[in-house]
Amino acid sequence: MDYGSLEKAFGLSPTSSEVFSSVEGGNRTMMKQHVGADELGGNTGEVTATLNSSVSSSSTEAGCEEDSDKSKKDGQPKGSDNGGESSKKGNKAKMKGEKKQREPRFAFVTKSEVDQLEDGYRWRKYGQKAVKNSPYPRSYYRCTTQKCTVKKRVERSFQDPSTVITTYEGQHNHPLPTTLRGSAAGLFPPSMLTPSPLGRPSFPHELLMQMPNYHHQMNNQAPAGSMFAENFSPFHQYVHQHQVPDYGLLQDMVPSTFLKHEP
DNA sequence: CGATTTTGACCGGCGC
DNA sequence: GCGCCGGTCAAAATCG
Repeated sequence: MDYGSLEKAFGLSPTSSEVFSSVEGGNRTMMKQHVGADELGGNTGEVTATLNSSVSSSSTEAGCEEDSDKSKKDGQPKGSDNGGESSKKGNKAKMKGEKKQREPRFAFVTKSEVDQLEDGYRWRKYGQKAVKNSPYPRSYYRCTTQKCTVKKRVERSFQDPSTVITTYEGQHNHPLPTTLRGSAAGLFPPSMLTPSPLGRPSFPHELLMQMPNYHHQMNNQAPAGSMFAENFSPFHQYVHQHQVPDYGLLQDMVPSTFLKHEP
């Protein structure tokens, strides 16, 4: 896996820098915007995009209790295997001067009953872990397209089981799978069917494409002033370069102004 | 039968 | 240094 290319494609790319230029790396900024799904008739509901840049918090709190199902955990002593182990993984030699890859991540809070959001891309699940402060597990997916290292994790909010938090990491550098063009991709405007040849990442678009509910939004009409309009300026604030803090926190940080739309 | 999911183990970072 | 924890691997199981 060459994450290096990803890093270049993202955090280091001039274009993306532009996109992220408004992201400060000191304090956490996060915004959230709701889409009136009601008018869309979408039962899936609304999509909320959240983002913050660099967070320093560590404890989640929220008064949640642990579930009791973390019985497994990884501390499991493997025991008797057949003899030939030790060859599993273990070689990850790759960091030269840099530390690990810190790609930008995009966290979205989506109201949906299904975890697997149809975003036009094909994903392969490569892991699942129990979340610390949530009874719901977090699933890890990777884009199945070769040479595409985009990953995403999906987890359900333990406070709102109807809410799914999806975090995308990286950006697709290939068009949507033709197999899905007929179905999911058909919902996109033609101009959006071609993400970006490469080197010209348009995050906002890409991100929008990831959200199934956005499709409707885009199909109908983008409310002026919203992040769906021509200018994605607000998007800058949805992007953060470092890491997503606790998701619970994310929701907590949402200014009430953005939430008042809730019934 | 190939592609994908499931699931336990392993790894590396971080806090204590 | 140890244990917790998030993330990933990979073999086995399952699906289409």
